[in-house]
Amino acid sequence: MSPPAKSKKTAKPGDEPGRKGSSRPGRLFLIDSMNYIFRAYYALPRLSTRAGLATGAVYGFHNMLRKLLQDYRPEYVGAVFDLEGPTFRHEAFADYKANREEMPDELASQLPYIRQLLDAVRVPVLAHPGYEADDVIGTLARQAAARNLEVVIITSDKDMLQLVGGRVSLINPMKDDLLCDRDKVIEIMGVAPEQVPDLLALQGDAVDNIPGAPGIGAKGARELIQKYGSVEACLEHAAEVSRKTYREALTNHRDQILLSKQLATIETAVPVELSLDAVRVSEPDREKLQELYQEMEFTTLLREFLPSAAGRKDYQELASEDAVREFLRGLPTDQAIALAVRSEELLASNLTTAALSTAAGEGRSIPAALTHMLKDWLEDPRSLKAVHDAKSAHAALERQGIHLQGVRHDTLLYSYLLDATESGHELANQVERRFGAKPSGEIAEEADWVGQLARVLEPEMEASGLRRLYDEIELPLAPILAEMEAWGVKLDGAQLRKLSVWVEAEVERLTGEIYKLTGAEFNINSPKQLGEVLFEKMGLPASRKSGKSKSFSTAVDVLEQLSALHEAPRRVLEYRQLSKLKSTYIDALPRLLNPATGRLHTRFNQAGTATGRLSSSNPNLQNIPIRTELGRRIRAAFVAEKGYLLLAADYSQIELRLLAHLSGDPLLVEAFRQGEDIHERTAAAVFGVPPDEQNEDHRRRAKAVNYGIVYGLSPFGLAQQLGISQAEAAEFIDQYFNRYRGVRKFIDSTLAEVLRDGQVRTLFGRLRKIPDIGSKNKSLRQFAERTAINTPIQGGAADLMKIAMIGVHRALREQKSSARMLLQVHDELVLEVPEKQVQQAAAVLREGMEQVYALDVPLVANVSVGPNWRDMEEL
DNA sequence: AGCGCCCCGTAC
DNA sequence: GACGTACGGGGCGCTA
Repeated sequence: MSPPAKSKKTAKPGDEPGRKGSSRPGRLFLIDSMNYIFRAYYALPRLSTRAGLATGAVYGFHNMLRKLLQDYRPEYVGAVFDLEGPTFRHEAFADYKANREEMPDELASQLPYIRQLLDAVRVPVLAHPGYEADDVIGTLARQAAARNLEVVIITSDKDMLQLVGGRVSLINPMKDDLLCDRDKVIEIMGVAPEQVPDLLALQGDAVDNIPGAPGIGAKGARELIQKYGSVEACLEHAAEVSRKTYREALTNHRDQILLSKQLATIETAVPVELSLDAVRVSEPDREKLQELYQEMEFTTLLREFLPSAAGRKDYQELASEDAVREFLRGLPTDQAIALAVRSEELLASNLTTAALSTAAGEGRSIPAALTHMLKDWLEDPRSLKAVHDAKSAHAALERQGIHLQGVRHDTLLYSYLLDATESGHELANQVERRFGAKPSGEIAEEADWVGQLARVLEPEMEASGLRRLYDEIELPLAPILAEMEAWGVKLDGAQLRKLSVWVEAEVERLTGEIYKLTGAEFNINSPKQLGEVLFEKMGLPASRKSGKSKSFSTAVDVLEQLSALHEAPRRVLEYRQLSKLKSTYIDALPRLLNPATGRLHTRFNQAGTATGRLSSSNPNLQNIPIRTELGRRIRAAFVAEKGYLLLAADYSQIELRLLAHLSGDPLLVEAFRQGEDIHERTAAAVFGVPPDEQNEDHRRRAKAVNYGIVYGLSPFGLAQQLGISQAEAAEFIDQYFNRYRGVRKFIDSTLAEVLRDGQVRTLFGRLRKIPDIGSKNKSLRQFAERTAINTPIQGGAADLMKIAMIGVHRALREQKSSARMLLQVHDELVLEVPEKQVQQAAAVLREGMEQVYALDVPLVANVSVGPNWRDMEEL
């Protein structure tokens, strides 16, 4: 089902390091040393010896170097430095780097020790007078690439992205630690590597004091370079640039921009010669290393030199096929084995490392090249496993063509089910909380912790009555979510890019109008500035202040009120709508496209919400617009693959149906059983108007009341929502409870239960702690009451949907359907189906959702089909 | 520069 | 303060 596993033929860490010359040229890592040292110095907490000697930067540099060497096992490494004194850039521009602060003494004093460290680990220092580290790196990278070496530059400096491409890639050790190739540069910067100097020439760089073009920031620079390709082309076409500030910046600062480009361009013809012998990785000088550790008082590191302390922890790598085979033979079959899986992109191939633990304090890691030996065991449903995050484990192994089975414990889901309101279910957090330890990041240790956590959490989960929820809903859902993420959804990026141009023009137009109407030029995106202009400068009436009375509210409802008094607020609302949709969707979504597949891969978080819903991020595909025309145009960019159609089904009023079921309210139940329009029914009940005499407004208000109940409404809230007085709202609510007596009883009994237990449960036993229910703080208590009412309903609906997903997925597989599930949006499922299988899949979907569980009222799913997510026709 | 917070707006 | 659940963008102040 998932994309084909990539070839594993690429060189992997640990491949016979001593080989000479011929077959594979190997990899050269070039470290931008001062860049890293500065970052480490600021990012790490102050560390010092007892005598007060600062050591933080040395420690940081040491760990980075060690991790790099361990993770990637490069054949060649060099640490590149700047030398004292002016460079050719200073000759071109006297102010070059004039902004740069003096190096703090605490950092300067550490440099000799970093040299000492490099000497001890036998990594050579590379530098050349009159040139900066960037230039030396650029030059050596070019030379190495010409000799067929893979080059990896270690830096967080954006300038260096210009060197990426071909055999040259880059790692930012402070950030994701992931390899950055040409595509990634385009993703991050919005321009190709070779255009990076052009980008910086416009945008400038405060750190290096590259002046850039005044008035053009990161965003403007990106747009201009994307449009014209280079600085020179921008200058040539300066006159036709629409935005005034940009146009003027380009025409008035021509020389400065050209100089900036010169400064931002890395020199790749420094007179240095790469010597492979000099940079070849070799074993560290342990004596010198120990000496340094002692001087720096790195006690944990020093311990590695001592004979292993009492053997409390036993982590080892199974480095040979024989070792793995023997270990697998000896695996116990009467217990779940803890498993940690890690997957990373390395030089365009995918490496999956695994580790197993059978007992506390023990762990065996299996290098990526041998992971395939675990296939049979991993795919055996009788071999039970404990993992942390089954979804990720499935995803990682699927990439290697391994279909994980037999997962018994998932410590992420255990933790989530035990307390959904708590954040930080990640392994490290749990280990910290439960065992007061800090995982080092070693994979064998991770497997160990997973095992230990599973042993602690499983009984707790059992005791809390969560077993069935876990077994029948959460655990089976995990691999389905992994699959949905892997498939992704196709997005027509070109369509959005076109839309962007149009919206951009509209935003520009509105900006001008607002400036004119308000008589001020300001940042409309800043609520603070907007508030000042509307309420202080123009003197419009401010209705309320938001937050802690720090600034005026400029929220929709406020601006709507003001629209009656002045034209400007209306324009601001239009501006808001457009720029919101532009920045959040139109411009953001195409950036997240996988260039290889043209598809968007969201991440479904299964352990994120307080109620049991899923959430979606990177991008969030659960809040794609639908209400406005422009919003629907965005939706139309979500398309089906050629030969396929999108098939969607959404539950009709699932939360209100669940409310009917839970409360047993006869009126509500009967209404749903008769298939009546529930909002009409409520309008009749609350306003006393029979259905055939109701207008749209009756229905709208009734709908607000119906949903308000689900949210634990108050007179204030309803009044706010409907723009009526609190007295009227209170009257509606009274009427509602007067007619729907069962609902009142349900709310009362739920609150009583919460008060007694300090928690609520959904229909399927999902639990949410409500600690504030007994609070003396009124607003805290009221909030607790509202969540107590809402959670069984919202959470119950989430449970139903999850069960339906599992059922639909199973049924599709049993019918050998090629339909695939793409998205879940709380009460909606979206599938992608071959045209010819639509009818069959539609039946499965409808059946699966409607018959998911027998409530006292029917569940109804509306099924529709179409070429994109906007143009869907009901089936 | 990076982070966290706020305000605001999108979805269900 | 004032109806539930999410995620994310831009602004902005803080901090290292």
